[in-house]
Amino acid sequence: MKLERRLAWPCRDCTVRSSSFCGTLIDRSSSRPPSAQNQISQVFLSADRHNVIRHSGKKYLSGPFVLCKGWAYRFYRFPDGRRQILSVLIPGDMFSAFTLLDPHSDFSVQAVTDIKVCQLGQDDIKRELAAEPGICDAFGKICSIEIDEIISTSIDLNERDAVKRIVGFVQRLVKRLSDRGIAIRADAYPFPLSHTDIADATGLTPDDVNRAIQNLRENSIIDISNNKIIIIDPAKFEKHAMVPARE
Amino acid sequence: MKLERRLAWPCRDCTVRSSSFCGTLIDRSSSRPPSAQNQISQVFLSADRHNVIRHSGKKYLSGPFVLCKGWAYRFYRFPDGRRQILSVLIPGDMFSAFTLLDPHSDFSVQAVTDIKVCQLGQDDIKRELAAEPGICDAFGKICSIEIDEIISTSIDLNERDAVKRIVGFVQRLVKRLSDRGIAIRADAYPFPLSHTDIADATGLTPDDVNRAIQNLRENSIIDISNNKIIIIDPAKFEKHAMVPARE
DNA sequence: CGGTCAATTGACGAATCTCAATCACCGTGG
DNA sequence: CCACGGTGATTGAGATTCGTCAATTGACCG
Repeated sequence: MKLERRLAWPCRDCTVRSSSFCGTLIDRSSSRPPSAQNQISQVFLSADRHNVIRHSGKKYLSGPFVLCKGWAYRFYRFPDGRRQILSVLIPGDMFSAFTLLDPHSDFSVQAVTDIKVCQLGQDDIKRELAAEPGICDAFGKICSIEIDEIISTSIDLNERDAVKRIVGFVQRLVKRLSDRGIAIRADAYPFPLSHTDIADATGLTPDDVNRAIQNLRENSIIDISNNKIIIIDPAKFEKHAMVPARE
Repeated sequence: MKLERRLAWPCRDCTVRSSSFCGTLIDRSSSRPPSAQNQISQVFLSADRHNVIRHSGKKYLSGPFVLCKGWAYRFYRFPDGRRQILSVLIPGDMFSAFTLLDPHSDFSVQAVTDIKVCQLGQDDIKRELAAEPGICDAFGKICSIEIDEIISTSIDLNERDAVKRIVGFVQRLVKRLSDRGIAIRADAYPFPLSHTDIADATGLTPDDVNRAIQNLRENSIIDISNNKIIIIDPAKFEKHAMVPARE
């Protein structure tokens, strides 16, 4: 992994600055008079697609990171070789917010595309959290999104039907892309994940992911191919969701 | 649900006081000179077994709670009537720690046995978190345990084998019981969950839970019956775990 | 002594996994 | 420029596991 120790590099031109936690962090703390006291230390790194940039159990890259550019995912690997993808990371995502609550949190991270990441100073963030209530609220929000993602994944895995698992997974991902302004058109988004990736996230086999995606394509709901997803029928797509009912 | 608004009631004799977050909270804040400034407001409530004491989507019982006595679980209900149990609550558990980070977090809670719960003042806890670093660390720890539980559940649901799902679920539960000193003997713990409860937590049918439990009993690994669990062969029990490997 | 609920069991069908083979694409090296 | 090798997508057939359904049993309660 290449290391580029530049202090104020790409944030100026960051496309997700306004919609990510790290944007809030940087903009808030720079709204006060700059001093040594409110700098957030940043180290920028880049990695090629398919590289594992963080291995669970190894501490050489600790602390909170932000994905600046490209796609990646957090995952666990099992003794038998299978993986469980915990969350797909898109530009602006922190991995993981919980690192701040629990320094021992443990997972691997692999690049899907070529990526650029930024390591943030853990103590600097904690200082800002204590000093700025607005940042504290923003932190609570990204924690809540992360928990929601895990719980929803849990619920999807419980849901037996392969097609619905994939629809749920894709829906949450598309919503996050949309919230962060990452889109090709109103109904089309980048989608660099392979069938194997989707399989590891949904607990299916790549074979079945393929069959389910074809099913969705034949039924004119969504089309995932050529590194992008097209929402053919938004109404049908929404309806396929498995939402918990109010008790 | 009956309401018993007594201020310093059962905490004096609480059996899990030393091993729970709320014990830490109460003991820490009372180590300072008592004043109106560092009281934690408490409201005690009791409910009968099988009662739903909190409905997702309804706000009449908001804020963080602690389960003082008995068993319960947090869950979602689906439109088709099935439930997903998010976590089993045992005495000393807070539901949920994340309520503090995300006031909109939303779930239902149902009593398994007759229970007693305690509603804590949200603002009081936040005040203590800011004032006492020790409490802040303890809070990070229970958050981390809660996240771990959700992630492990997710991983178990990905695991296709019914027996292993149940072993994973039971293992984590037994570890939490053990950590909190809730045991009948060294190898036996209370276990008031029905097969249906286990099914809703593991994503199986009650039928299959039954078959899996019998399998485990016939293989002399664990025996779940009569509201208790006996670890027949701790070594075999441990080995059945599905632990993520180090990458 | 009915009535309800949970546990149990068996038979059957449906969904998914496994395995194997083929195809399509892409970057590499000759 | 093209053959080659690797990866991912695709497809088919068969095995396995789990869910569904129906019926029985046993425990507990009023």
